[in-house]
Amino acid sequence: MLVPLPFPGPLDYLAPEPLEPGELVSIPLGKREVVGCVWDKTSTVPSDFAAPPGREIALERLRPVGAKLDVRPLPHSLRRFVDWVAAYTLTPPGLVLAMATRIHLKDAPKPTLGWVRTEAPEGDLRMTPPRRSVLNVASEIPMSTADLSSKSGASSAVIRGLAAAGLLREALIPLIAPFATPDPGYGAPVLSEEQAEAAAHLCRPVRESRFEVTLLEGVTGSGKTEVYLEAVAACLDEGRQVLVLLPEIALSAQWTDRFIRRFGAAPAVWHSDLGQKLRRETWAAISDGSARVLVGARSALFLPFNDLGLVVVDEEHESAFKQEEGVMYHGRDMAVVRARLADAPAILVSATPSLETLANVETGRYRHELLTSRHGGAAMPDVELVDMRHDPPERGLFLSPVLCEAIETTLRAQEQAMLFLNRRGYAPLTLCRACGHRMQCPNCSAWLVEHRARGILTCHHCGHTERLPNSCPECHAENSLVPIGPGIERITEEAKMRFPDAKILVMASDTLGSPAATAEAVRRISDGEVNLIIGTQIVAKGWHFPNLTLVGVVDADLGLGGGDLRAAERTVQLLHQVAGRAGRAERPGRVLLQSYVGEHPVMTALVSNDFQAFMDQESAQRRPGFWPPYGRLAALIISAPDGAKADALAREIALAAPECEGVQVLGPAPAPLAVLRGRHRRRLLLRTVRGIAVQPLLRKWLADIRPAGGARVDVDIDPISFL
DNA sequence: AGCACGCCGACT
DNA sequence: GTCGGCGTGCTC
Repeated sequence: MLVPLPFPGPLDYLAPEPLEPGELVSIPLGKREVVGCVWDKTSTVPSDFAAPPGREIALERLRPVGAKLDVRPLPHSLRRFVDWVAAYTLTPPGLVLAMATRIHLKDAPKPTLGWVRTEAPEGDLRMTPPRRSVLNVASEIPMSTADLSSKSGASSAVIRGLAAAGLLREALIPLIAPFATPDPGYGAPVLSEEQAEAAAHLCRPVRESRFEVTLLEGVTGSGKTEVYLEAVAACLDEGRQVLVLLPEIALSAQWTDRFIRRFGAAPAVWHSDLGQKLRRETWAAISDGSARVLVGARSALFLPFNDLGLVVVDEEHESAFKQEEGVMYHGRDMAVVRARLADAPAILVSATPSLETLANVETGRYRHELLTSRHGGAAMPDVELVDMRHDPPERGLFLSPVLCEAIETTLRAQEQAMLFLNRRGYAPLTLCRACGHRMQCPNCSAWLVEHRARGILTCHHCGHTERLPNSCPECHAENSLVPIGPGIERITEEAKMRFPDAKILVMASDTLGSPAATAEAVRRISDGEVNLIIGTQIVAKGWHFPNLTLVGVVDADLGLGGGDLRAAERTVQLLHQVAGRAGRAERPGRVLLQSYVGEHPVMTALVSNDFQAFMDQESAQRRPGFWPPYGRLAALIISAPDGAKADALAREIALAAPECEGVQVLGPAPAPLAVLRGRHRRRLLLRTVRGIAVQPLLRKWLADIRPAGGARVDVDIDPISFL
């Protein structure tokens, strides 16, 4: 019996009656009741994960299971997936199971009885006005007595009478608002020859229920979505379910619109801030198969699909697919595993695929479909560099004369312009001019970011917030604190000054709280209510803004610092994605990159629109040192309430480090955010050549390590963020 | 994750 | 003398 708690493996219970694997039951644990899932007898949990032999509980001490929950058993493919993720990420399987059962299964409402209209003829029954009224209201959808009587104005006696006459029949009122069935024949698009060919290749493994991974690569605007929706259509046609993963929930509204246009019905949606009721309904509808297509965030991988026939990962290169807390898994990679365990094909979609995926294409593990032309004949935008060394903005400002002029021209032509800066707030650093003191977070090794609109300084890592002081907390000089560097608030201020007539819209994750607010902002842009958009990361997503012809990247160098393995790759992907917002309709797009390092390969790749060369170079840099994807990485994050404890534990772990061919341990070193939320962090990196299983190595390494005094070790397999 | 057990500081 | 802090350990 697996319980959603961090035990090393399943627990044993007495079952008064036989239970099937996957069944969910209420079970006693200590003083409380928890949900348990009947786990397979031949558990796929690796043997070094299960309890050692001889520690089994004596039969007479076993406690009996409680009542079965009124839900379907977790399907076999999900159970195997839970085991797989647990073993891969070195997480106790119960915590992985928790992601599949976290919905409040226990207090699920009981279905109640209602009335439906039967096929029976009215016969010689006296059709009084109240009776007629009830029959008019009743339908094949069950309604409760109270509902029926209030809608018809007749009393419950009338309903009882009609039931006795056989004209109404009792039926369970479904708890689930039924999910509409998408129609694969509705709104089928006309595909170009290139698109049609790619679609045909994507449909084949769907028809054959065969696991196969395909990278669907295509320039922004090449109609990738239309193409993979054909595979979705094929899967619907086969009567199986589809899972589509998006990196961010903000995208789900636009995706849903697109889906409705193609299939005439909405998909089920899954993300972390779904209301509890809808959450439960969606879970049940996936479980019983009535929801056929679900679009969601990575946590949707743990839904109990009973007949999964296709998995799609859109924007597969996005680092947002990586879960960085709790169970640390990469949504894209686990999606491939989920598909394999369900014998379903997977499609990874991107305009700028990750080096990981490209490497898999190169070795032949993944197939490759390439769309080379922009849909409807739109041209790729023209990307130009603004060399900030030769063409700097005025002192204290951040928009160069070239960029300002381009914005002027664009606005005058009644077109839309966008300024992109991947940094929230007013300024990333606040400094005392008198003594040089920097405003720092008390809990993290990070600067406090000024948010001028709210008059505060805040830490983007832990949420610590304080009022912006009038005097320096260090030297008490009055009005000496100055903002250093730009955030989008500051760019907005500058834009308002430069372009007083522009209708400005700011898009940032903290100003757009909900997907609905995001959808509204997108609508205002599409409808031309604004003409200058200023935004962070969020504007880079796959939006379609037909009248947007100019994109200005305020600081193209921003992502390059920090010593992150993937800094350059990520910057190229992000900036290419942003650039792709320009010129998606008939008017050509123009992109200006403000940079101080114009000769950097990232800038060269963006200007020449040659990503193959960039990726080749990136690959050549990583291959010799066995950096991913040509080797494997695991990070050990050691954290403790104080630095000394963290150092001591890090040293202890380093001393026990495995020594063998093809394995290298780097560190310990202070983790890049050496203090985070008041915890002092050190990091060790394990790097191995391909073909070495890092999990057994790590389990053995850490088996005898007993962190004490509030210290802990977190393992991050395939780390992607180096923060 | 809860929840109890347990071993050291400030209260009636 | 006790109340209670949360560090450590157990739950089939």
